[in-house]
Amino acid sequence: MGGKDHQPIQAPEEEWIQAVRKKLLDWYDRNQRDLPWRESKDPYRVWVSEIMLQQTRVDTVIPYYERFMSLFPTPGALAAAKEDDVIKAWEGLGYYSRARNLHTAVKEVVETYDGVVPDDPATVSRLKGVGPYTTGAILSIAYNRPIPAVDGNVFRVLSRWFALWDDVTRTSARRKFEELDRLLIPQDRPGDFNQALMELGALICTPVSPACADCPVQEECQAYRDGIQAELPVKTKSKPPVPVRMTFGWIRKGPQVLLQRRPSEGLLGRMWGLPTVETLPEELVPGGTLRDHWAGHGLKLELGPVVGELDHVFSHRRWLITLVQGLCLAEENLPADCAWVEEKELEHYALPNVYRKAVRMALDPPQSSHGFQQGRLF
DNA sequence: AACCCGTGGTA
DNA sequence: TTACCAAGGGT
Repeated sequence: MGGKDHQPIQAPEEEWIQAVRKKLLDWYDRNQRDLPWRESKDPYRVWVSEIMLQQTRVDTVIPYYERFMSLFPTPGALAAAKEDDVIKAWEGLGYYSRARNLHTAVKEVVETYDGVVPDDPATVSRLKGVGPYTTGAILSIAYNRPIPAVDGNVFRVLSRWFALWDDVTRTSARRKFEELDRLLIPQDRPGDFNQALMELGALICTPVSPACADCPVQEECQAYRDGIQAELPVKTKSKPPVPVRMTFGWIRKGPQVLLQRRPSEGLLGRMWGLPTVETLPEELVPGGTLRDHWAGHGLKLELGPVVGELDHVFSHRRWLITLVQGLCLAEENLPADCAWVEEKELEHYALPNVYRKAVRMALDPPQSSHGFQQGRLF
């Protein structure tokens, strides 16, 4: 179309830029939140916080960050840790490949860069799990380098300030917003400026009903002048998660419960969980056998009653889960990806929340579950 | 470019 | 209940 959504950035007047910088930084100095990762500018601490904050709320991250930093206070400590311990510290945060990539990248920093996070954007951006945003965040906050860090907040704030109609979900938008950020970012306080943009987006320039009355740069906001705050930023709607029927097994052998490691690729890859099959619950009637579903695993299982149902939504998939009890009748050889675990030992395994919820349900079954048969057979 | 990868809060 | 979304990155 060639509408104004693809117009090149028109550089603002230098005087205007100076004024906006001062207003935003003054506001940030007075209103920034007291967050644990702001206690120092240690590049490692900044790095860990930025990885945890990817697609994750500040309030959710805080307790994880505190725990993670006391477990792994330095790059050396994290590099020396076992992967299972790192994943355990990440348990419940989601997007578990973030933890594995961070672990891999920190080991590389320890081995290749003597434990010092490189002060160079090209080198940092090559580390696993560090993309364009995180590169800019680490370099600007920890090393005072004037490099853009465009996240969802910055997309929102800048699209409103300058009334930009670019679809921010498209790759081309990132380059444009980074160029704009580059024009605005001050040489003396680049890290504070980037954080101020994000803080403004988090506290004032919110996605829904922004607090324009309290905004330090209201006078400079084109969207506010035009009354179009609610229309920006433009984002392509994401597809709803695809529903999938799943069955979890709560399989007992005496005091033990069966756990299974998930396949290395795909959703919850390599995480521990209850034995899981993608199947219709009708095939798993009480008294039936699960042997067909775990054929070749050397286990002979008999199904018990349905414990209950769970509805768990991931970013692109939705599991409609039936939790069934089972009994191990015979075991020839335990599959390599399976383990018998005492109930009290379950807490030592890193289980994604969907499995934690199922374990909770198995240990404390609902009294009524949509008319399903209930009670513990075994 | 399109799709994949978790979870919890909120309207 | 659905829909959106929160300091994104990998493939």
